[in-house]
Amino acid sequence: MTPEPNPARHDRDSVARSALALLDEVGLADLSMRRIAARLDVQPSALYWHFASKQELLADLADRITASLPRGTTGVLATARGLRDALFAHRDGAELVLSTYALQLGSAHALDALIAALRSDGADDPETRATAILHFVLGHATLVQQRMHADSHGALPPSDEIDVTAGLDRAFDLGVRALAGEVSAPRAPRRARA
Amino acid sequence: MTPEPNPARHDRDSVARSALALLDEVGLADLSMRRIAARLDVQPSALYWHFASKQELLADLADRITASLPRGTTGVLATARGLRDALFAHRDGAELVLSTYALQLGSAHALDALIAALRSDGADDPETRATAILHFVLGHATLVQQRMHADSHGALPPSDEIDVTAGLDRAFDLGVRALAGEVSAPRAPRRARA
DNA sequence: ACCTGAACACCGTTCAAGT
DNA sequence: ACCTGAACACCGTTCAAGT
Repeated sequence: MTPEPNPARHDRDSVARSALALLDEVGLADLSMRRIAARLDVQPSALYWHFASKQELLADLADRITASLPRGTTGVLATARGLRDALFAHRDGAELVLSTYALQLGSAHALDALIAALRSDGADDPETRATAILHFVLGHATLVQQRMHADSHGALPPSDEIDVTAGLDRAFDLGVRALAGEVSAPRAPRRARA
Repeated sequence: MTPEPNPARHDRDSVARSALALLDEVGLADLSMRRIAARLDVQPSALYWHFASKQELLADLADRITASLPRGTTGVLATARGLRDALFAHRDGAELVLSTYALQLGSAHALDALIAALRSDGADDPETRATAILHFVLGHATLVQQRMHADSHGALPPSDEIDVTAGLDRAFDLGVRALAGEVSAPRAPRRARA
Protein backbone atom coordinates (compact mmCIF):
# COMPACT_ATOMS: atom_id res chain seq x y z
CA MET A 1 0.00 0.00 0.00
CA THR A 2 2.92 2.36 0.57
CA PRO A 3 3.47 4.52 -2.53
CA GLU A 4 7.06 3.27 -2.76
CA PRO A 5 9.09 6.38 -2.00
CA ASN A 6 12.31 4.75 -3.18
CA PRO A 7 11.28 2.02 -5.58
CA ALA A 8 14.42 2.28 -7.71
CA ARG A 9 17.64 1.17 -6.09
CA HIS A 10 20.42 0.56 -8.53
CA ASP A 11 23.75 -1.16 -8.87
CA ARG A 12 26.77 -0.68 -11.10
CA ASP A 13 25.28 -2.70 -13.93
CA SER A 14 21.90 -1.00 -14.05
CA VAL A 15 23.54 2.42 -14.06
CA ALA A 16 25.84 1.44 -16.92
CA ARG A 17 22.98 -0.07 -18.92
CA SER A 18 20.91 3.04 -18.51
CA ALA A 19 23.84 5.24 -19.50
CA LEU A 20 24.43 3.17 -22.64
CA ALA A 21 20.78 3.47 -23.63
CA LEU A 22 20.93 7.22 -23.06
CA LEU A 23 24.10 7.43 -25.17
CA ASP A 24 22.17 5.99 -28.11
CA GLU A 25 19.43 8.56 -27.63
CA VAL A 26 21.37 11.77 -27.09
CA GLY A 27 24.96 11.15 -28.17
CA LEU A 28 28.24 11.51 -26.31
CA ALA A 29 28.23 15.31 -26.13
CA ASP A 30 24.92 15.35 -24.26
CA LEU A 31 25.63 12.36 -22.05
CA SER A 32 25.92 14.13 -18.71
CA MET A 33 25.92 12.66 -15.23
CA ARG A 34 22.86 14.76 -14.46
CA ARG A 35 20.95 13.38 -17.46
CA ILE A 36 21.85 9.81 -16.53
CA ALA A 37 20.73 10.45 -12.98
CA ALA A 38 17.43 11.95 -14.16
CA ARG A 39 16.78 8.87 -16.29
CA LEU A 40 17.23 6.72 -13.17
CA ASP A 41 15.04 9.01 -11.05
CA VAL A 42 17.95 9.69 -8.78
CA GLN A 43 20.06 12.65 -7.70
CA PRO A 44 23.32 13.19 -9.65
CA SER A 45 25.36 12.56 -6.53
CA ALA A 46 23.91 9.04 -6.28
CA LEU A 47 25.94 7.99 -9.33
CA TYR A 48 29.16 8.52 -7.39
CA TRP A 49 28.27 5.63 -5.16
CA HIS A 50 28.62 3.32 -8.18
CA PHE A 51 31.36 5.05 -10.15
CA ALA A 52 34.22 7.16 -8.87
CA SER A 53 34.00 9.57 -11.79
CA LYS A 54 32.37 10.13 -15.16
CA GLN A 55 35.58 8.92 -16.80
CA GLU A 56 35.26 5.57 -15.02
CA LEU A 57 31.65 5.25 -16.16
CA LEU A 58 32.63 6.00 -19.76
CA ALA A 59 35.41 3.42 -19.59
CA ASP A 60 32.84 0.86 -18.48
CA LEU A 61 30.66 1.74 -21.45
CA ALA A 62 33.64 1.42 -23.80
CA ASP A 63 34.31 -2.04 -22.39
CA ARG A 64 30.72 -3.08 -22.96
CA ILE A 65 30.89 -1.88 -26.55
CA THR A 66 34.04 -3.82 -27.40
CA ALA A 67 33.05 -6.85 -25.31
CA SER A 68 30.69 -8.05 -28.03
CA LEU A 69 33.64 -8.99 -30.23
CA PRO A 70 33.48 -12.55 -31.58
CA ARG A 71 36.35 -14.53 -30.09
CA GLY A 72 37.45 -17.04 -32.66
CA THR A 73 39.69 -17.86 -35.56
CA THR A 74 37.62 -15.88 -38.03
CA GLY A 75 40.46 -14.21 -39.92
CA VAL A 76 41.74 -10.65 -39.74
CA LEU A 77 39.31 -8.98 -42.11
CA ALA A 78 36.29 -10.47 -40.36
CA THR A 79 37.71 -9.57 -36.96
CA ALA A 80 38.38 -5.99 -38.03
CA ARG A 81 34.88 -5.71 -39.51
CA GLY A 82 33.47 -7.13 -36.28
CA LEU A 83 35.28 -4.47 -34.30
CA ARG A 84 34.10 -1.72 -36.62
CA ASP A 85 30.50 -2.93 -36.45
CA ALA A 86 30.65 -3.16 -32.65
CA LEU A 87 31.73 0.50 -32.63
CA PHE A 88 28.95 1.40 -35.07
CA ALA A 89 26.37 -0.42 -32.95
CA HIS A 90 26.16 2.51 -30.52
CA ARG A 91 25.92 6.22 -31.20
CA ASP A 92 29.40 7.78 -30.98
CA GLY A 93 30.72 4.33 -30.08
CA ALA A 94 33.96 4.79 -32.00
CA GLU A 95 34.74 8.15 -30.45
CA LEU A 96 33.97 6.82 -26.99
CA VAL A 97 36.24 3.80 -27.36
CA LEU A 98 38.98 5.86 -29.01
CA SER A 99 39.11 8.42 -26.22
CA THR A 100 39.01 5.69 -23.58
CA TYR A 101 41.43 3.23 -25.13
CA ALA A 102 44.60 5.21 -24.56
CA LEU A 103 43.90 5.29 -20.86
CA GLN A 104 44.40 1.53 -20.98
CA LEU A 105 41.19 0.91 -19.10
CA GLY A 106 39.89 -1.41 -21.75
CA SER A 107 40.03 -2.64 -25.31
CA ALA A 108 43.13 -4.74 -24.86
CA HIS A 109 40.50 -7.29 -25.76
CA ALA A 110 40.27 -5.96 -29.31
CA LEU A 111 44.05 -6.02 -29.71
CA ASP A 112 44.22 -9.63 -28.55
CA ALA A 113 41.52 -10.69 -31.00
CA LEU A 114 43.42 -9.06 -33.87
CA ILE A 115 46.72 -10.69 -32.88
CA ALA A 116 45.06 -14.10 -32.72
CA ALA A 117 43.45 -13.63 -36.11
CA LEU A 118 46.75 -12.52 -37.67
CA ARG A 119 48.52 -15.54 -36.19
CA SER A 120 45.98 -17.94 -37.64
CA ASP A 121 46.35 -16.18 -40.98
CA GLY A 122 50.09 -16.72 -40.79
CA ALA A 123 51.10 -13.07 -40.93
CA ASP A 124 54.57 -11.98 -39.86
CA ASP A 125 55.02 -9.58 -36.91
CA PRO A 126 51.41 -9.96 -35.67
CA GLU A 127 51.80 -7.55 -32.72
CA THR A 128 52.97 -4.64 -34.84
CA ARG A 129 50.34 -5.32 -37.48
CA ALA A 130 47.58 -5.68 -34.88
CA THR A 131 48.52 -2.33 -33.36
CA ALA A 132 48.45 -0.68 -36.77
CA ILE A 133 45.10 -2.26 -37.65
CA LEU A 134 43.58 -1.24 -34.31
CA HIS A 135 44.69 2.37 -34.81
CA PHE A 136 43.36 2.31 -38.36
CA VAL A 137 39.97 0.86 -37.42
CA LEU A 138 39.48 3.29 -34.54
CA GLY A 139 40.45 6.30 -36.65
CA HIS A 140 38.37 5.15 -39.60
CA ALA A 141 35.29 4.33 -37.54
CA THR A 142 35.43 7.59 -35.60
CA LEU A 143 35.66 9.68 -38.75
CA VAL A 144 32.99 7.73 -40.64
CA GLN A 145 30.59 7.70 -37.70
CA GLN A 146 30.92 11.45 -37.15
CA ARG A 147 30.35 12.01 -40.85
CA MET A 148 27.27 9.80 -40.87
CA HIS A 149 25.80 11.74 -38.01
CA ALA A 150 26.61 15.11 -39.57
CA ASP A 151 25.12 14.00 -42.88
CA SER A 152 21.87 12.87 -41.32
CA HIS A 153 21.43 16.26 -39.69
CA GLY A 154 22.23 18.31 -42.75
CA ALA A 155 25.14 19.93 -40.98
CA LEU A 156 27.37 19.18 -43.93
CA PRO A 157 27.47 20.67 -47.43
CA PRO A 158 25.95 18.12 -49.82
CA SER A 159 28.61 15.96 -51.40
CA ASP A 160 28.93 15.65 -55.16
CA GLU A 161 29.62 11.96 -54.79
CA ILE A 162 26.56 9.77 -55.07
CA ASP A 163 27.52 7.28 -52.40
CA VAL A 164 30.37 8.23 -50.14
CA THR A 165 29.79 5.21 -47.97
CA ALA A 166 30.78 2.79 -50.73
CA GLY A 167 34.14 4.53 -51.11
CA LEU A 168 34.69 4.43 -47.39
CA ASP A 169 33.91 0.74 -47.25
CA ARG A 170 36.45 0.11 -49.99
CA ALA A 171 39.01 2.17 -48.09
CA PHE A 172 38.33 0.09 -44.98
CA ASP A 173 38.80 -3.28 -46.69
CA LEU A 174 41.86 -2.13 -48.61
CA GLY A 175 43.31 -0.74 -45.40
CA VAL A 176 42.84 -3.83 -43.29
CA ARG A 177 44.09 -6.15 -46.02
CA ALA A 178 47.18 -4.04 -46.67
CA LEU A 179 48.00 -3.78 -42.98
CA ALA A 180 47.48 -7.52 -42.54
CA GLY A 181 50.13 -8.19 -45.20
CA GLU A 182 47.88 -8.98 -48.16
CA VAL A 183 48.02 -12.72 -47.42
CA SER A 184 44.44 -13.06 -48.59
CA ALA A 185 44.39 -10.51 -51.40
CA PRO A 186 41.57 -10.88 -53.94
CA ARG A 187 42.49 -11.70 -57.57
CA ALA A 188 46.09 -10.71 -57.03
CA PRO A 189 48.80 -12.33 -59.14
CA ARG A 190 49.94 -15.54 -57.49
CA ARG A 191 52.90 -13.89 -55.84
CA ALA A 192 55.65 -11.62 -57.12
CA ARG A 193 59.04 -12.57 -55.76
CA ALA A 194 60.45 -9.70 -53.68
CA MET B 1 48.79 59.88 -20.37
CA THR B 2 45.47 58.11 -20.21
CA PRO B 3 45.88 54.77 -18.36
CA GLU B 4 44.56 52.91 -21.40
CA PRO B 5 41.29 51.47 -20.13
CA ASN B 6 40.92 49.22 -23.17
CA PRO B 7 44.43 48.69 -24.47
CA ALA B 8 43.73 45.26 -25.93
CA ARG B 9 41.41 45.13 -28.90
CA HIS B 10 41.58 41.91 -30.80
CA ASP B 11 40.78 40.39 -34.14
CA ARG B 12 40.11 36.85 -35.34
CA ASP B 13 43.79 36.07 -35.71
CA SER B 14 44.91 37.25 -32.30
CA VAL B 15 42.10 35.33 -30.60
CA ALA B 16 43.03 32.13 -32.42
CA ARG B 17 46.73 32.56 -31.66
CA SER B 18 46.00 33.07 -28.00
CA ALA B 19 43.72 30.04 -27.94
CA LEU B 20 46.40 27.88 -29.57
CA ALA B 21 48.96 28.97 -27.00
CA LEU B 22 46.50 28.21 -24.21
CA LEU B 23 45.83 24.79 -25.72
CA ASP B 24 49.52 23.95 -25.34
CA GLU B 25 49.43 25.02 -21.73
CA VAL B 26 46.23 23.43 -20.43
CA GLY B 27 45.13 20.83 -22.98
CA LEU B 28 41.88 20.42 -24.91
CA ALA B 29 39.73 19.43 -21.93
CA ASP B 30 40.50 22.68 -20.10
CA LEU B 31 40.37 24.95 -23.15
CA SER B 32 37.22 26.87 -22.31
CA MET B 33 35.92 30.06 -23.85
CA ARG B 34 36.11 31.66 -20.43
CA ARG B 35 39.78 30.77 -20.04
CA ILE B 36 40.61 32.07 -23.49
CA ALA B 37 38.78 35.27 -22.70
CA ALA B 38 40.60 35.66 -19.39
CA ARG B 39 43.92 35.26 -21.18
CA LEU B 40 42.94 38.12 -23.49
CA ASP B 41 41.71 40.29 -20.60
CA VAL B 42 38.27 40.31 -22.08
CA GLN B 43 34.77 39.13 -21.17
CA PRO B 44 33.76 35.68 -22.51
CA SER B 45 31.02 37.23 -24.59
CA ALA B 46 33.61 39.25 -26.50
CA LEU B 47 34.85 36.09 -28.21
CA TYR B 48 31.51 35.73 -29.97
CA TRP B 49 32.21 38.82 -31.97
CA HIS B 50 35.10 36.97 -33.65
CA PHE B 51 33.76 33.41 -33.72
CA ALA B 52 30.17 32.25 -33.96
CA SER B 53 30.78 29.34 -31.59
CA LYS B 54 33.46 27.40 -29.77
CA GLN B 55 33.24 24.75 -32.48
CA GLU B 56 34.16 27.34 -35.10
CA LEU B 57 37.11 28.46 -33.04
CA LEU B 58 38.33 24.87 -32.63
CA ALA B 59 38.00 24.29 -36.36
CA ASP B 60 40.20 27.32 -36.95
CA LEU B 61 42.81 25.89 -34.58
CA ALA B 62 42.67 22.53 -36.38
CA ASP B 63 43.29 24.33 -39.67
CA ARG B 64 46.29 26.12 -38.24
CA ILE B 65 47.73 22.84 -36.99
CA THR B 66 47.44 21.08 -40.34
CA ALA B 67 48.38 24.16 -42.34
CA SER B 68 52.05 23.64 -41.56
CA LEU B 69 52.17 20.62 -43.84
CA PRO B 70 54.98 20.74 -46.40
CA ARG B 71 53.46 20.96 -49.85
CA GLY B 72 55.76 19.13 -52.19
CA THR B 73 56.67 15.90 -53.90
CA THR B 74 58.26 14.44 -50.81
CA GLY B 75 56.83 10.93 -51.02
CA VAL B 76 54.06 9.30 -49.01
CA LEU B 77 56.03 8.23 -45.96
CA ALA B 78 57.56 11.68 -45.50
CA THR B 79 54.16 13.33 -46.02
CA ALA B 80 52.50 11.04 -43.48
CA ARG B 81 55.30 11.67 -41.00
CA GLY B 82 54.95 15.40 -41.61
CA LEU B 83 51.24 15.18 -40.83
CA ARG B 84 51.86 13.15 -37.69
CA ASP B 85 54.51 15.58 -36.48
CA ALA B 86 52.25 18.55 -37.17
CA LEU B 87 49.63 16.90 -34.94
CA PHE B 88 52.26 16.19 -32.28
CA ALA B 89 53.46 19.80 -32.39
CA HIS B 90 50.53 20.93 -30.23
CA ARG B 91 49.07 19.42 -27.09
CA ASP B 92 46.07 17.23 -27.99
CA GLY B 93 46.61 18.28 -31.61
CA ALA B 94 45.62 14.89 -33.00
CA GLU B 95 42.41 14.67 -31.00
CA LEU B 96 41.48 18.21 -31.98
CA VAL B 97 42.01 17.61 -35.69
CA LEU B 98 40.30 14.23 -35.54
CA SER B 99 37.17 15.60 -33.93
CA THR B 100 37.08 18.55 -36.30
CA TYR B 101 37.93 16.77 -39.53
CA ALA B 102 34.68 14.90 -39.92
CA LEU B 103 32.79 18.15 -39.85
CA GLN B 104 34.57 18.93 -43.10
CA LEU B 105 35.62 22.33 -41.85
CA GLY B 106 39.24 21.68 -42.59
CA SER B 107 41.98 19.20 -43.28
CA ALA B 108 41.03 18.49 -46.85
CA HIS B 109 44.50 19.95 -47.16
CA ALA B 110 46.07 16.87 -45.57
CA LEU B 111 44.13 14.55 -47.87
CA ASP B 112 45.28 16.49 -50.94
CA ALA B 113 48.90 16.32 -49.86
CA LEU B 114 48.67 12.55 -49.43
CA ILE B 115 47.00 12.06 -52.82
CA ALA B 116 49.71 14.13 -54.51
CA ALA B 117 52.45 12.15 -52.79
CA LEU B 118 50.86 8.83 -53.75
CA ARG B 119 50.56 9.98 -57.37
CA SER B 120 54.21 10.94 -57.56
CA ASP B 121 55.07 7.57 -56.05
CA GLY B 122 53.05 5.88 -58.76
CA ALA B 123 50.59 4.11 -56.48
CA ASP B 124 47.31 2.77 -57.85
CA ASP B 125 43.98 4.12 -56.53
CA PRO B 126 45.56 7.11 -54.79
CA GLU B 127 42.25 8.50 -53.44
CA THR B 128 41.28 5.31 -51.62
CA ARG B 129 44.81 4.86 -50.28
CA ALA B 130 45.03 8.49 -49.18
CA THR B 131 41.75 8.17 -47.26
CA ALA B 132 42.98 5.01 -45.55
CA ILE B 133 46.33 6.60 -44.67
CA LEU B 134 44.64 9.73 -43.30
CA HIS B 135 42.36 7.65 -41.09
CA PHE B 136 45.32 5.59 -39.92
CA VAL B 137 47.52 8.59 -39.13
CA LEU B 138 44.75 10.39 -37.22
CA GLY B 139 43.83 7.30 -35.22
CA HIS B 140 47.45 6.44 -34.52
CA ALA B 141 48.46 9.96 -33.54
CA THR B 142 45.45 10.43 -31.28
CA LEU B 143 46.09 7.19 -29.42
CA VAL B 144 49.84 7.72 -29.13
CA GLN B 145 49.48 11.33 -28.02
CA GLN B 146 46.95 10.45 -25.32
CA ARG B 147 49.22 7.68 -24.13
CA MET B 148 52.23 9.98 -23.99
CA HIS B 149 50.31 12.45 -21.90
CA ALA B 150 48.95 9.76 -19.57
CA ASP B 151 52.43 8.29 -19.16
CA SER B 152 54.00 11.61 -18.27
CA HIS B 153 51.45 12.10 -15.52
CA GLY B 154 51.71 8.64 -14.04
CA ALA B 155 48.05 7.95 -14.76
CA LEU B 156 48.95 4.65 -16.37
CA PRO B 157 50.23 1.42 -14.87
CA PRO B 158 53.93 1.11 -15.70
CA SER B 159 54.48 -0.92 -18.84
CA ASP B 160 56.75 -3.93 -18.85
CA GLU B 161 58.12 -2.93 -22.23
CA ILE B 162 61.27 -0.87 -22.05
CA ASP B 163 60.45 1.51 -24.87
CA VAL B 164 56.89 1.47 -26.08
CA THR B 165 57.53 4.43 -28.35
CA ALA B 166 59.93 2.46 -30.54
CA GLY B 167 57.27 -0.18 -31.20
CA LEU B 168 54.72 2.49 -32.01
CA ASP B 169 57.09 4.14 -34.47
CA ARG B 170 57.60 0.81 -36.21
CA ALA B 171 53.83 0.31 -36.36
CA PHE B 172 53.47 3.74 -37.91
CA ASP B 173 56.06 3.18 -40.66
CA LEU B 174 54.81 -0.32 -41.39
CA GLY B 175 51.26 1.00 -41.54
CA VAL B 176 51.92 3.86 -43.91
CA ARG B 177 54.09 1.76 -46.21
CA ALA B 178 51.55 -1.05 -46.35
CA LEU B 179 48.68 1.34 -47.05
CA ALA B 180 50.72 3.11 -49.72
CA GLY B 181 51.16 -0.18 -51.54
CA GLU B 182 54.80 -0.83 -50.62
CA VAL B 183 56.04 0.86 -53.81
CA SER B 184 58.86 2.58 -51.96
CA ALA B 185 59.99 -0.16 -49.61
CA PRO B 186 63.43 0.36 -48.03
CA ARG B 187 66.38 -1.50 -49.57
CA ALA B 188 64.03 -3.06 -52.09
CA PRO B 189 65.31 -4.19 -55.51
CA ARG B 190 65.29 -1.48 -58.16
CA ARG B 191 61.67 -2.05 -59.12
CA ALA B 192 59.62 -5.19 -59.52
CA ARG B 193 57.33 -5.11 -62.53
CA ALA B 194 53.70 -5.19 -61.32
C1' DA C 1 34.28 47.65 -34.90
C1' DC C 2 34.73 45.65 -30.68
C1' DC C 3 33.56 45.10 -25.97
C1' DT C 4 30.83 45.01 -21.19
C1' DG C 5 27.39 43.28 -17.90
C1' DA C 6 24.05 40.51 -16.73
C1' DA C 7 21.56 36.73 -17.34
C1' DC C 8 20.06 31.70 -18.74
C1' DA C 9 20.45 27.01 -18.64
C1' DC C 10 23.52 24.07 -17.81
C1' DC C 11 28.07 21.13 -16.04
C1' DG C 12 31.20 17.38 -12.63
C1' DT C 13 32.10 16.58 -8.00
C1' DT C 14 32.07 16.55 -2.77
C1' DC C 15 30.13 15.60 1.54
C1' DA C 16 27.36 15.51 5.55
C1' DA C 17 23.22 13.45 6.51
C1' DG C 18 19.44 10.33 5.95
C1' DT C 19 17.19 5.29 5.54
C1' DA D 1 24.06 -0.45 0.88
C1' DC D 2 22.34 3.25 -1.47
C1' DC D 3 20.47 7.73 -1.73
C1' DT D 4 19.21 12.98 -0.70
C1' DG D 5 20.16 17.97 -0.34
C1' DA D 6 22.91 21.50 -0.63
C1' DA D 7 26.76 23.52 -2.01
C1' DC D 8 31.19 24.73 -4.90
C1' DA D 9 33.43 26.01 -8.84
C1' DC D 10 32.72 25.89 -13.12
C1' DC D 11 30.56 25.70 -18.39
C1' DG D 12 28.69 27.83 -23.62
C1' DT D 13 25.79 31.23 -25.35
C1' DT D 14 22.66 35.37 -25.94
C1' DC D 15 21.72 40.10 -26.03
C1' DA D 16 20.95 44.77 -24.86
C1' DA D 17 23.92 48.37 -24.09
C1' DG D 18 28.14 50.93 -24.17
C1' DT D 19 32.39 53.32 -26.76
